[in-house]
Amino acid sequence: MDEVGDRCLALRTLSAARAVTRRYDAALRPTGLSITQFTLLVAIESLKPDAITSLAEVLCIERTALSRTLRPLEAKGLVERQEEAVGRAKPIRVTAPGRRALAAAYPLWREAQRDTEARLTQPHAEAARLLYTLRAEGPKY
Amino acid sequence: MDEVGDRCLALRTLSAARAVTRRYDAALRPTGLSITQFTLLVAIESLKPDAITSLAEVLCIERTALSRTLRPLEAKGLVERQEEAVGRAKPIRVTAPGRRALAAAYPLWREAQRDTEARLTQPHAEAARLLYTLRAEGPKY
DNA sequence: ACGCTTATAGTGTATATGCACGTTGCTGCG
DNA sequence: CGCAGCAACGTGCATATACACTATAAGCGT
Repeated sequence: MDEVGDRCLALRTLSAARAVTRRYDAALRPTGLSITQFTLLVAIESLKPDAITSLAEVLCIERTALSRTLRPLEAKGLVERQEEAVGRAKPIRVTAPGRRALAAAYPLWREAQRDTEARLTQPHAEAARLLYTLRAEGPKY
Repeated sequence: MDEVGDRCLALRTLSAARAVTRRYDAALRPTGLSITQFTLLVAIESLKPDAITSLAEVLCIERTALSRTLRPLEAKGLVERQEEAVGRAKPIRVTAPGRRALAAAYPLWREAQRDTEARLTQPHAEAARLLYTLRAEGPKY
């Protein structure tokens, strides 16, 4: 079964994710944000999602997992859920402190990004394509 | 900061890992093993590690995290730690039931592997190289 | 023999993730 | 109108992951 260690794309992708996450997390440490939280903040600020469901689809994360991942950010007051909405859906927004945290973290993210891109032995576009392909959920993409 | 959503390798790698993991996990569901547990079993059976530390390095996982990830496998009796060893180090071994579980899961893994490879828009070797590069810890690799 | 250093492992605490399941508000159909 | 069904959300439970810290065993130098 050496095949598994050699070729398994889950093993390789997970290992890569662990290593990459650690590097970005280390870079962002001074800000108190994890890379997961940082990218989540960016996504919310950019998409201004009307429902957690749509955000989950974009990030390719299970909806209920996202619900919980948001909690530390809510607790820190960096995002807020808006109850007043159209019935069931609860829009999500980055707060003013959240935007300040983003601005503070951005330069550190750029450093980590530069360092990680520098490791690539192939063009960034190739890497992006591969990761996007792996990310795709089903035949619909 | 659209740059983050477009280029961040942590975001892309994590998203890919989530999607890929879900597919392999779904395929292995009948066996009661997650893909993480399956690949862990394979690695242990193949490496027969004398210490948890060496296994953690190979898998690019934090040692104390690995310690905990092993617990469900120990609880199910699929692996065992050997106390009698050379002092501090505790070798890890797959048990007979563990080997049976591996044999049962292998065909299901192969299906998931085939399906996932079929999604790749570039040669498997290219994908492997990229993921390996991202996985690398530091300059030593 | 005693203590310093190193190697090996585990715990406390927090976040991240997913599935099965339950809840609640709309919406349309009979 | 009333209920069936769907859409959106949360909880319970389990696993996965990391960092800071602690504990203990070996080995070594004096």
